[in-house]
Amino acid sequence: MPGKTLVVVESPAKAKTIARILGDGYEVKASKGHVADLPERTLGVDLEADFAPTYEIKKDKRPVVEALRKAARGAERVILATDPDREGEAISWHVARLLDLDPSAPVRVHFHEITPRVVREAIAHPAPINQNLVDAQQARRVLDRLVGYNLSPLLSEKFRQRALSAGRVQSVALRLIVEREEEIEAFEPQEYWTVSGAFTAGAPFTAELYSIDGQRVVDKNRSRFLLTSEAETARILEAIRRVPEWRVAEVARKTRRKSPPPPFTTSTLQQAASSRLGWTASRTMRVAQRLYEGVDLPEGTVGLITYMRTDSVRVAPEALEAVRRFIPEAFGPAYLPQTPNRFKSKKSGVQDAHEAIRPTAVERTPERVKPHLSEEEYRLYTLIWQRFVASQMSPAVYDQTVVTVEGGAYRFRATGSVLRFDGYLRAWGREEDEAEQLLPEIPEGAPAQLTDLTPAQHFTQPPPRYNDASLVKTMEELGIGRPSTYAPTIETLERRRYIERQGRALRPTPLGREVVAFLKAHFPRVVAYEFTAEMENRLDAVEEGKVPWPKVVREFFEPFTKELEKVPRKTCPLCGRPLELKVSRYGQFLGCTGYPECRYTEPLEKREAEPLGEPCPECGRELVRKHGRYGTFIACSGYPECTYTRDEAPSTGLTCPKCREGEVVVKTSRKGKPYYRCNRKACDFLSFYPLVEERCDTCGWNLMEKGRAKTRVCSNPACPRYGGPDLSKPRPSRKSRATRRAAKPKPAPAPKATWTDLEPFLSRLAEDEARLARLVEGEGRSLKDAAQALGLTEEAAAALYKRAIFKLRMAYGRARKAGEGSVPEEVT
DNA sequence: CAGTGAGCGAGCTTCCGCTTGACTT
Repeated sequence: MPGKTLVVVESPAKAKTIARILGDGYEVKASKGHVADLPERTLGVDLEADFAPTYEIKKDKRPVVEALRKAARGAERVILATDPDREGEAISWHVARLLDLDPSAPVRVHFHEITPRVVREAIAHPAPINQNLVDAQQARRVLDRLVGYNLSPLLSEKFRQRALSAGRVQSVALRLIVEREEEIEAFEPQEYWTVSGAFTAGAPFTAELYSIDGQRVVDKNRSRFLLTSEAETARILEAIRRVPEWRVAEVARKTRRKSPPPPFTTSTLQQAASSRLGWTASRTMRVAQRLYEGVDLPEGTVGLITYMRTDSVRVAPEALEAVRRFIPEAFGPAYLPQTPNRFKSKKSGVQDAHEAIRPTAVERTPERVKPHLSEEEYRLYTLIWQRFVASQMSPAVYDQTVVTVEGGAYRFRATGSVLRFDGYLRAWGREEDEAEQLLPEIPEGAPAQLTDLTPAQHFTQPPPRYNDASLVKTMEELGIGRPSTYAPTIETLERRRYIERQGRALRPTPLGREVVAFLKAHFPRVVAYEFTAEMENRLDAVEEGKVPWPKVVREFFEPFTKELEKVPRKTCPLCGRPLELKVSRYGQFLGCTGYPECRYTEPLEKREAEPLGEPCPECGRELVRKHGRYGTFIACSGYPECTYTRDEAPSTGLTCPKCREGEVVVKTSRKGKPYYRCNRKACDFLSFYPLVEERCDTCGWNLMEKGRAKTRVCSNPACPRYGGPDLSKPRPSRKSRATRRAAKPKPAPAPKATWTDLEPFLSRLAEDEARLARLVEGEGRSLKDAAQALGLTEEAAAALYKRAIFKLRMAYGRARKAGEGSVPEEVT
């Protein structure tokens, strides 16, 4: 089809809409976000060459790029219409590169709204890609990479735990949560008292003690108090009771107007869904995504809301007109303000690529679409619809009355508030804490009688823990994170076990607190609350073309490198060089930076074996408690020479009825259920019901108590009185593949390897390992002696020796298995 | 309704930001 134009946007849903608007002659395709990025596995930034980044096609976007390439080949021209912001500009730039387009040619258009008028207008005026905007994005991307990929492995190393992480956004979010917890812990509740008085002035009413001698009892910020003890309050109560005359000093009436809130952004949507529905940020976004992508209605599949990742409160003129037509019809003319309500985005960092979150058609009321929605879709759509309609309605109007009663130095105050016109609340509803209070008609200047006094004790409350809503709100205020990352960031903190949920509250774990303490001590700039704002200022300079982007990165990176160097590292016990985090196919470990000259390693999550002071029944050496994949167990400290192990399980105190040697112990199954087993490895006695002392009349084995009725049945599967499950057929085990493979060949009892057997494999070892092995095993020198000869501490030599012998045995064992005795050639 | 396990190791799992599906359980 000749003369077609390919238009590239980010979202597939948007692509559909725009395709409908542009009609024939256009093919609209979605990039589905970024298509190229820094490589995941390496830094991808050349520190020697002005931070030159290496980009590659994102793994999951290969098909997307292929489809774009194919479409571009068949098109006469290509228009890049990704979102009109910094990231969108970068996406266009990457797409241009991948499609061999000239970025300085007029290939780029910006759709600020998805309405026919605006889209057609925009597409008629393409411009070159704005390289300054792209460069700002590159600076942002590279900086985040440098921070994240340097700090994360450092944390794993420091805390000896796998897969820890740190970053410009997540670490500051974590810091907020940690510091709030510290505030709560340091909080000392302050006692204060209030006094209410029952008065009559024609009619009865209640008023609160407001001031004494002109001084407020509770100050405006609710942080300073006049009455702080019971004794003091009692004294004041006495004095108040002695006041001879009370008078209604003032009756102030005024009307108070409360304006509607703006329509939703991502952040405020998450906040409202959290407080009104109790949802997490992630759940809210998941449901919103479905509403956006489209729901099956009788008239077809329709996207019910505008895009849900936005920081703007802007509303398209068409939508504004529609809602202004809708409001008087639905609620009456009084609910429509004369002129449309206008809202300003309060933060300066707003990128305004999308509109506010609103229904795509206000006529689709929640009730009308309810039959086609799931319960949670309906609830969220209702929230979005109500908020949008409310945002263009009239203010609510309250009649407020403040009555002041005066006697001597004391003033009491009663406040009445009555909703006179509900305005936008008709759509949005009232907040729960908004209670109405009615006051009777009270004439100003009238005498009043005090009939009763009631003191009340209070304590100031610590600040509340963050929840999804308040954390997202604070992050937005600090400019940390973006609409697309608020929810994923919280999830990351949870996944790393930095925080935990307690109901809706977010609490730091001890690990989270330690990580923050470490980062504050060594990288104060990175975790400073202002860091992102400062970065954004510098990025603005890049966008204005005033500063080259590598300069901005360098300004940050140079001091950062110094901070990195100052962090104390663990040192190698063999050569003294620093250890660092390494990765093998088994996972992460600590290895010497002197590799390959020094081959020292140690496991990352090192768990010391715990001596038990009990001899091994097989070799007499001490038993230790070790940690394995499936929990703790008891093993001989002579491993690998002695392979004795047994389970650490509480004993029932009963001798095994089968072998009459071991004890029956209680073990816990993988599913957490108890079962009973002989503690001797060689014995396979097994019962799934609790054993009792009573013996079976037929065979003499112990009976067991079966089921809730505790029926006593025999535990011997061969006995006619046996009452357990069928154990004759072994169930298919769910072992890992590795274990299964290892279990298959019957392990032939290997003769103990001699030095002659082992010596041929010395070349497999590191030099120092080989020398040590030769000295001890070959020449029969003591470990102490050998350590001295090699200039090692005894401890280091012991570790090295253990490793050396093990390696030799393994190599020998493998060779035996492979060639049955013949020594194979060198394999490395 | 169970059965194990440790050591080793030298590449991979960590950043923020943009956007949707997809191995099967």
